[in-house]
Formats: sequence, C-alpha cells, structure tokens
Amino acid sequence: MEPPAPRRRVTIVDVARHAQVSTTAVSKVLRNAYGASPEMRAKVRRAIDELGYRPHAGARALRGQTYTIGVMLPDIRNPFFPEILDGITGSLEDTEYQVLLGPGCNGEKAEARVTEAMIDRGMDGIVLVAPVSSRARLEQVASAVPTVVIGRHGSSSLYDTVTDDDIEGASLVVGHLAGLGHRRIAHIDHHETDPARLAEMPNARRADGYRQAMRAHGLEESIDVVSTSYTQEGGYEGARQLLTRPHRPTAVFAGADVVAMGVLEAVGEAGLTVPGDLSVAGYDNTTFAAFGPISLTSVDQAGHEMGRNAVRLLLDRIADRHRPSSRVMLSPTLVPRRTTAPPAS
Amino acid sequence: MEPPAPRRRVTIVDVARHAQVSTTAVSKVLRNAYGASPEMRAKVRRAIDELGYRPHAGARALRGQTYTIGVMLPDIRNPFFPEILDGITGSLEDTEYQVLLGPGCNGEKAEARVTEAMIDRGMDGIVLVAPVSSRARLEQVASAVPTVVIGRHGSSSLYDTVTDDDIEGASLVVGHLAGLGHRRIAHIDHHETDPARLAEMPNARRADGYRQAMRAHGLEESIDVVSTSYTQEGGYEGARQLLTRPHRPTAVFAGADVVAMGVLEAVGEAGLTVPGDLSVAGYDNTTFAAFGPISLTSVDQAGHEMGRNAVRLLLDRIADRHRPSSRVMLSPTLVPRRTTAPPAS
DNA sequence: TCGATCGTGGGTAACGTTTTCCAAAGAAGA
DNA sequence: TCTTCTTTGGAAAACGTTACCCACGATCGA
Repeated sequence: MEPPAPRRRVTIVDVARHAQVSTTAVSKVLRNAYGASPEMRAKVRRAIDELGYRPHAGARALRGQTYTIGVMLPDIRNPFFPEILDGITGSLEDTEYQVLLGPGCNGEKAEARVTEAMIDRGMDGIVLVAPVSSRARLEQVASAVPTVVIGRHGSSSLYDTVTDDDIEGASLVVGHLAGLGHRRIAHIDHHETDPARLAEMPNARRADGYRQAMRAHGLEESIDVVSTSYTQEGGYEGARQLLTRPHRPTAVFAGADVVAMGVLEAVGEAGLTVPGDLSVAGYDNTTFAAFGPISLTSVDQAGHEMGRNAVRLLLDRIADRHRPSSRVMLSPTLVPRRTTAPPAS
Repeated sequence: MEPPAPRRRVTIVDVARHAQVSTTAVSKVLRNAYGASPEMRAKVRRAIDELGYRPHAGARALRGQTYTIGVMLPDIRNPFFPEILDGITGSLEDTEYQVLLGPGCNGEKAEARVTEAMIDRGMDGIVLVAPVSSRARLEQVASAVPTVVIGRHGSSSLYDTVTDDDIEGASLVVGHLAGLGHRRIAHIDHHETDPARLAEMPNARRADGYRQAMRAHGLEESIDVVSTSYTQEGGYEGARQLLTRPHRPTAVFAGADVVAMGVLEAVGEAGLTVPGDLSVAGYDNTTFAAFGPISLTSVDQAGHEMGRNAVRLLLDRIADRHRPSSRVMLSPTLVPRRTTAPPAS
C-alpha cells in the first residue's frame, strides 16, 4: 500500500557486487586512483552506468572530499556579483566539482553563520566575495578549509586574494571627466567606521584613487567626498547633499553603479538633466549600466576573470594546502556612455 | 615545523567525555529528542559551548538529517527571485536549517545536475523556483527528497506547489489599461514549444489571462500577442515588431519586468515617449520597476509570501512525507506607476 | 507487596565512503 | 634459482553521527 515503494539508494556495495569486484576497487575507479587495471576500470564503469550509481557526498565527507565549492556573495541583488559567479561556475563546469551558494549575507554575524555551515558540510573550498568579517575571522575560516577572498585588499598567508585595481579604476574615471573639461568632480564613498577593515575595503581604495588622481590633474582644491553607503539610497542621499552645495559640482563619480542609480534619481527629482547639468559615472559596469535609457558611464572590473582566477587559485590550494598564498590583481577598464559629457560652460 | 598545527575537529565524543555522559545523550540534546533530563541537557549544552562543538553535517547525512534546504533559482539576474529567496531565508532564520543555493540554471541539463547534487548531499528538502524540467523529472526529484515547486502550475501528488494567480495578474493589467481608455493593448509572451510543459508555465497563463480579459472588455478584435522571450532582448525585439504595425498599439503589457525594460529601450530608440506615445506595463514588480527614472507600472507577485509559504509546506512535508500534497495560489496586486497613462487621443 | 509503567541513561550497530594496510602473482635482476 | 620489485586486487578499520534496543531505578495501581 506504500505509494511509490521508497526504494533504497544504490551504494558502492551494489556496484561492487554487480561488477564482481571489491568496494575498494570501485572507490579507486571513482577517484581515478592508482591500482586498477584498464579492464577493471571498464567493468566498474559499466556497472556504475547500469545501476545509475552516484556517490553519496555525506559519506564521502567523512573520509575524503565532497567535491563541493562554497561561494558566499554579500548581496544577490547587486548585479555585479553574478558576473563573478559565472566566472566561477564556468570554470568548474567540466570538473566534478559542484558549486553551492550561501544566501545573501549582510553583516559579520550572517557571514559567520554561512561560513560555519559551509565548513560543517565539508566543502572542499570556499570563495568569499567582498566579505566584511574581520581579518582574524577570515584567517580562522581559511585555516579550516582552502579559501579565496575576492574583492578585498590586504593579503594573508592563509588565503589567496583576487582584487581589482581600484586605484587605477578611480584614476580612469577622474581622467575621463577631467579630459572632458570638468573641474568640480565630486565622489560618493561608502562610509566605513572600523579602521582595521577600512584599509582593506575596495571603497577606500577608490576614494584614495580619486584623491590621488584629482591631485595629479591639479584639481586638489576641488576634492569633495561625501560618505554615505554603497546602495541606491546612499547615492540618492549623497546627491542631495552635493546638489545643495553653493558651488555645485559638474560631475559625480559614484563608487558603485547602484550608487549612481540613486544619484540619477535625485538629479531627476531636482529638475536637472544628465549629462547636461551633471555628469555621472559609476563603478562595476553592471548589466543595467548598459541598459539604453540609462547608459551609464562605468568602470568594468571583469567579474568573469575574477571568478576564473579565484577558481584556479582555489583548486591549486586544494591540491596543496601549504603552498604559499598569492594575490591576483586585475586591471579595470573604463566604459564611457551617455551620462558623461563636457560641462555646460 | 607545520605552520598552524592542523588540529582535529571537536566531535560528539569529545563533548560526551567533557560532560561525562554518553554520546547518545549528547545526540539527544542536539536533536531535542526524548529521554534527557533538564540537568543533563544543561550539562551537555555547557560542554558544547565550552568546546565550541558543531555537528558534522556529513556524518549526520549518513543517519539522519543535515538541516540543509536547497534552493534552485533559474536565473540569479532576474531581480524577482531574490524576493522569493528573502522569504525563504527569513522564515528559516530562527531555525536550525541552513539554506544553500544552486547556481543559475538554464535548461534541463543544468537543472538535473543541480538537483542531483542536492540529493547526493543529503539535503532535507528542496525548493525549485520556476523549473523548466519535465514533470516526470520533477516527480523523480520529489520522490527522492521533499520538494516544493514555486511558480509552475499543474499539481502532482508528490510535491507541493506555490504559484501566483497569473490569470488574475494579467486581468489586472488589462483592466487598468482599458480603464485608462486604451483599446489596442498588445502583449509580449515568452515563446515555449514543448506542449506538455506549456500548460504549466506562468507565461502561458499570463497570455491566457490577457486574452480572457481582452474579451471581457470587449476588445477581442484588438488581441495582439507577440512571442519572443522573457529577457530584455526579447522585449526589445517584441517592441520593434509591435512598433512597425500599420495600426500601432497604444499600450503594451510585457509578461515580465525585464521584458518591459527592453520595450522601453526600443521605444526610446524609435524616438517615441512613454507614456505619451505608448503605455508600458510589466510583471513582477522588481526593484528597478520602482526606480524613479523608470517608474514602471507592474504586477506585484508578493515574492516574500511565496518564499514563506514554500518553507511552511516544505517543513510540513519533511515532518510527514506521506501527507497529501497541497497547492497554494497567491493573489497578485497591481502597482500603477508613471509608464501608464491615458492614450493620446 | 507485586507486577506494570515511566523516566532516564547508555551500548552498539548501522550509514556509505576512503584509506591503510596486506597478499598474491608475475616480472625483473642477481 | 633465489631475491626483490611492481602490479593488481581485496580486507578491514576508520570517519562522526543517529536509531534501535536494553537496563535500571522509581513510581503507580491494585
């Protein structure tokens, strides 16, 4: 009377029996390990196919690998992160590894929960994208499982990092705007209080890069940074502040595309036009930056490349946990679009 | 000489020894199982805290639960899905369960890989959001692990479903546009070939709802459906077709917000204005629909609610696998914004 | 007072893999 | 011919947890 007869999962023992070999032999074939003749491999593989056997990851976790890579994204909504993810999954497509994502994390507490969950589930490696946790916490994670950190400066001997050259990115934007004839170029930054973390966060680099580039262009007097947050609301708020300046800036460099969205909204509400009254540039070159009606000038971070590099580093580290850690820094490129133009004289 | 002394993980045996009880006792406390006195619980919990013990999910997978829920999203980029995800994670926040996401799936093959991976990893339950796999495949998954399917019509005795009432949603849009005085209201649909799947997909419901509502408003003559795809490009392409009609529609009901984005782009390129020359409505009420400069009229599906309901159904099914399956259908609401207005006489 | 029941606790055998041995049989070298 | 490798295969012990069952003492009902 039981509906679909809850039949038992096919195990390595079934395969062994069906192929008339030992379970050890099957295990060797599964892992491409040494000590199995070609004939035996063929025999075992046939049995695996015939029975539709798939190894149980939980059981594997107890002894060896789970062939699972955990990826933690800080915010599913930020359209930049899917780029990175594509780079990661693309590189792993033809391997045995499977990618699983931790859901959107905001704050150290949520990050801790997700990383713990990943460790407890025996993930073979972890990719942390723009984590906000303390360095000590990151090293704690890295000492439990091979780890690569994306989008955070500052290196550690325990984990590898992949970052964008944010200073250069900021420099590209300022150079572009200055080249168009702008002098009063303002910047909207993400406000960060913790001084230890501060130096490692990309936003700080972008702000520094902005200042350096302004000086390099002889615009030191015009340096104007508003600190809100890397969200649309943050951009909106920052723009409102900038628009009430007695001497309004003619261009705004927003630290992220979502921030630029908020700026556009505030500018529209103020009855001003882009780029007529104000040029706006973003950072990340997310999909909607390319969207026709918006057409936002932005900095492209090559998310794909970041993901690809992260995977390469991670697999290397899985193969040899004691290999010295390395840092990869990628160069951004500027994508000029219709939100930037020469200032109205 | 080994750098950080790769110290062993704390196990249930360590806890048992430290608390001077049996491992069985510790296990009981962990699972809130019957057969442990309050004093013993306290003693064990203290030991757990002092040692910083966390159960190993792999080992648990072999005997009991892993306290892991797998969520498969078809497309990370579509901003509607994070809403659902928030509903899911929000409901599970205060439980022991941990959510892990399968990365963006396009196509049956990718879906099969992800679902298999989740089953192999001993997930206690799976939420499939708008899957494209065949019904047979879904039932296969559901017979291996408790499953809830979101955003797909048609029921099964093996899994529960949560859907939006797409017919009503379409009706809301047509009613709104007709109420504004529009008569030539066109619709952009997602093209689907497989007839078996067709009937279960939300887009088909929306198209049907559109046709029904048009008839109900006496606009049968004006029914005009273009089939492209639920992407920005699809919207762009669909709009181009509609704009070359000898008798141009005055309003377009796009089957999804991303489609509406493509429409807006095409309209802009054609030198027309919204809503002056053309009213545009979307579906999903994604974040960027609310974005000031866009301000898209859309249908809100209450993604949060969908996620919450899915979790409820899933936990119920985990508790009793043989409970009869149920269907939840939520009612959408219309959010009128600035892309819809009365037609230019 | 005597069995039955209940509450509390533990012993032990799974669960499905991988890993660490070890054995047997040839092959190669002396 | 006698060692010494190599190759091929398997037996058995982990890995960390839970499920199943049993034991013990106390309480209860008659």
